Amino acid sequence: MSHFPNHFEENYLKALYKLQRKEIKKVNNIALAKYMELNPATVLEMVRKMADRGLVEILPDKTIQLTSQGEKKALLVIRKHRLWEVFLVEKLDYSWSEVHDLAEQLEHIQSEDLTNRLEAFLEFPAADPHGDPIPDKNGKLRTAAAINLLEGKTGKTYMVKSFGETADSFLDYLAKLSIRPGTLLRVLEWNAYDNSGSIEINNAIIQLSEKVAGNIFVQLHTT
Amino acid sequence: MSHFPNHFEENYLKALYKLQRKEIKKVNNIALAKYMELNPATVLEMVRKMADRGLVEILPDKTIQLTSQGEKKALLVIRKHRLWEVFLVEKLDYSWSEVHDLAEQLEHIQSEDLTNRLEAFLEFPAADPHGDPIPDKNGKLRTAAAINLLEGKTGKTYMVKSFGETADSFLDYLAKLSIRPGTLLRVLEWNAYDNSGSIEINNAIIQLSEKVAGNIFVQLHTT
DNA sequence: ATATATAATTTGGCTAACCAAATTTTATTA
DNA sequence: TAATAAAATTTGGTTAGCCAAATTATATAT
Ligand SMILES: [Mn+2]
Ligand SMILES: [Mn+2]
Ligand SMILES: [Mn+2]
Ligand SMILES: [Mn+2]
Repeated sequence: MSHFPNHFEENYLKALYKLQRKEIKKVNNIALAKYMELNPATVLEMVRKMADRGLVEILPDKTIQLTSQGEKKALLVIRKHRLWEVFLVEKLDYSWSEVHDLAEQLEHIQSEDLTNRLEAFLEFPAADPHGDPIPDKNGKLRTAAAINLLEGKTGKTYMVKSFGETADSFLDYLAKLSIRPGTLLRVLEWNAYDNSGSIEINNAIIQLSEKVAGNIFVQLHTT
Repeated sequence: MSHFPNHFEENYLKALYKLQRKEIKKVNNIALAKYMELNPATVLEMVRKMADRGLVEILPDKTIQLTSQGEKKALLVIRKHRLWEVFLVEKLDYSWSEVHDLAEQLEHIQSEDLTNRLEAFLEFPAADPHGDPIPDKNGKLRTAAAINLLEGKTGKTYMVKSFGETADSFLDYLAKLSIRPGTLLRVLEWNAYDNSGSIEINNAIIQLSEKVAGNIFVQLHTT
């Protein structure tokens, strides 16, 4: 009987969740192994165990996918991680750049009740010190309210959520720029003269007028 | 490379420290194994490793003894354990009877700095919720001030430390009752009528007058 | 001093999480 | 399509912490 089954499992779950969220590519065994800095044989073995436990599904094309149960568990680990980070910064005066490794230890403490009390003690923070949202006790990540792209901060990446205008001419223009819900936009600069923005999209740089940017609603995107 | 070397080692250290403190008997392999609910072969193996690491000494008569280094480490684990217990009770509103098992997990978090910040955050508590003193950052256990036996609480066990009277008649009387420094006394009841106490000593029950009890100084004894 | 109980130690084995080095698929690309 | 690259899988092996069952050594009691 192993002593720390959860510790390992939780790290695999988190890794899988992180990789999956990038949705750039399907997550395969090699990618997971690389990300976790482990040997592919090791990872394959563990992934199979987790499949038996119903946490993961191995699709016909060998893609590794979290089941809804697995995803929930992953989010509950992330919840713990982020709550502890808040604790470290808010209560123990750590700076936000120091807390990740400590949270990596604390996230494995096993007690739902403790986690919930910690959350209450911290007065239900919405996000961790890095701005990442904290899943609720059911593992639900309530999506942050979308903001106007004009409010986007220089250097940050945002995901397009919706638009504030339905005119065909507007939508056609967006289509021409390949902007649609889900598109990632990085704010490079706001130009003071006309409030237009320099935006990076798919490695290209485009200019958006104030009027256009003001009708694009986005959310902060964290890698 | 094992992932949790400290976790195991710390539990052995703590067990050894606890057993050693009873000082009833020398700690041998069997006793340690029984206390930890492990097989003697397992314990012997580990104890030898810890001897190599300089944490433990195996005396010629096979007694297992913490080295000063080992004792310090044990006390630092106990420090973490008790600080986390204070945190759980003071900040997360747990009752003192619920916190031990959680602290058993939290005591293994590795970060001296975190421990020290936690201590500061809790405003340097002298004792944990069960009244046990908290070692300082050097693993030094400052002995709690002795209290008058009259202040002893019903049900608690105290160790005799010193006396407030040197008259021969007093000391002779104590001798007759087998009370000397180191003796354990359990307060069963304080009798309101004459402030005398019913005290358990070596499985016998004796009565101590207010005058006698008032000249016995004790300290809380924790098993 | 001998029998007997207790403690210490050895031996052989288990499991979980890991790795390196094949080998076998499965994709890509020419 | 044949050659090649990449991914998946298998095989054999390691280590730490654990156990059961022998064996050997040391006490204890008669
Ligand atoms: Mn983090
Ligand atoms: Mn972790
Ligand atoms: Mn405790
Ligand atoms: Mn412990």
